[in-house]
Amino acid sequence: MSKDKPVENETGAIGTNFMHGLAIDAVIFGFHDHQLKVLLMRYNKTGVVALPGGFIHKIENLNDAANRIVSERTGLQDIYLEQFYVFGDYGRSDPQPMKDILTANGIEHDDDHWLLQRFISIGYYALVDFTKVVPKPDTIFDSCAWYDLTGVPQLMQDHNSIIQKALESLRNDLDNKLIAFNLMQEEFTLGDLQILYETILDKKLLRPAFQRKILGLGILERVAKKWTGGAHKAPYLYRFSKPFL
Amino acid sequence: MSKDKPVENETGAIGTNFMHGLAIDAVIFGFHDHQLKVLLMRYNKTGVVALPGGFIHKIENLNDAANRIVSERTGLQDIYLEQFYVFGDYGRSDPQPMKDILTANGIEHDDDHWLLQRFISIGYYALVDFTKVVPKPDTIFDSCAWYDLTGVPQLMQDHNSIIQKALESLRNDLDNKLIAFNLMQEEFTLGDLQILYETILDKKLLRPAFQRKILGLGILERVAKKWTGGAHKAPYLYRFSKPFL
DNA sequence: TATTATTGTAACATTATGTTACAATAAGGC
DNA sequence: GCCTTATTGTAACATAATGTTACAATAATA
Repeated sequence: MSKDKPVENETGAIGTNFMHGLAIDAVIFGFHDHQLKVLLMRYNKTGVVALPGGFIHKIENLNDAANRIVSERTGLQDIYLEQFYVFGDYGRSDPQPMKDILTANGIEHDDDHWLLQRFISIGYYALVDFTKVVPKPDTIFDSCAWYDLTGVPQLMQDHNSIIQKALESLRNDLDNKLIAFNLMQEEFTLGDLQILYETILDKKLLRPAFQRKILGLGILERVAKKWTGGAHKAPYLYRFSKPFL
Repeated sequence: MSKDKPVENETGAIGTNFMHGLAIDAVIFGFHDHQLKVLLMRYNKTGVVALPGGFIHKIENLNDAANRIVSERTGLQDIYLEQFYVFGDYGRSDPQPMKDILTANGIEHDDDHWLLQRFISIGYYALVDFTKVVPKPDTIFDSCAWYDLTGVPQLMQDHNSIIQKALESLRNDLDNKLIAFNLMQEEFTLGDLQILYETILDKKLLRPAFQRKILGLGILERVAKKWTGGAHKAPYLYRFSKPFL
């Protein structure tokens, strides 16, 4: 089919064997301590904060690239990913932050280096189990950490609006696609799940209706033991039933 | 911002001032005679049929490009467009049909011409008033015509699955986004509208429930005159009320 | 003028969702 | 140990949305 051979994983340097003008930006959602979190990259020298992202190898499927990119930042496999929008306005990229970073990394570049040209960004959102993630910086950004969704700082380029759009998509998908559990640990109480829903949708839900609806889906199974620790009746623990996963 | 000047509309030839590796494919839906239709391009010499598509100027917004592309094929302005998915598998493009077309158009090319390389395609669907469209071929395909959705032939590359995905998106959006009227003429009966819904969703709906729901949305207004022509009670004509449009 | 097909809408049935209420109970304080 | 507290599981009822049946109204045709 092609004369090219598969490219090795280019973790040590900014490779050149990528499609130009195209990038993937990932909004990686986690949930912890009653808060939605996003994983963000920071270039400490200039303080630039950005979404984790990456490029597409010339012989790599788009979804595979998204998987690889999120995998590299989280250390996880089999990640729930949803492609939600393409950000393609001319002028959305300010080349200056990238220029600074290239300079700081000692990478030779003139003004028409492909990394400084216009990019069209394909937005993916990922839902991960916060407790399982081991954030890893990349070659460009020297830190990688969780931020409360409500406390996201000013980001590079249009990344703030990418997060906004990802959140909207997540809200829409929540009822249709039954994906919230990707943000939970294996076992949880209905109360936990309700708090997650309330946090994502940013509104209070009535407990009886929520429980009836969720249990009515028939995708949860009770675990033998109950949760204990609170000064009140112990709630059941649930997990998602095997045939559903 | 940039030294480049805006590019003239390149209708006479396949220009070079486009982003490489990126394309837009448009699924243009119409509705006529109780059938959903899609506008398709055909290269008569080899019989290749494909979705209308195009490229993105280096200084053009993505949505503007989609608008331009659909505008050029339909002759319409202010088109309802929805970006629905990006098709980015490696190996989705078979370069041969394009090679034949370039040759037939007398365009010099070797095997690594950018038009023969891998493309990532951004899928848009458009909803248009069938009766208003004047299909126009482009420089590559010498015919442009409506096809019944149920009678779409084998298309170039993965265009059949692009149509499939567009249809799924349209079905999902139908209830949420209230967009069906983009496929109707200005005035129509509730019966017409119901047939459209039934055709899109591919299932029968019960008339009283459908009418109650649609009228309950409060976005229709009755037109003074009624429709006549059938040997039965004349139905009211409706149009979408101004404040809604 | 009767027939036919289809419309507009009422009425009722069923299901889904919103809301109130209350007994059950794990942990902590006394 | 026993009472208090907070929260759970679930029943019961209220309201809203949707599914279904029924029927009078009427434009064209014979």
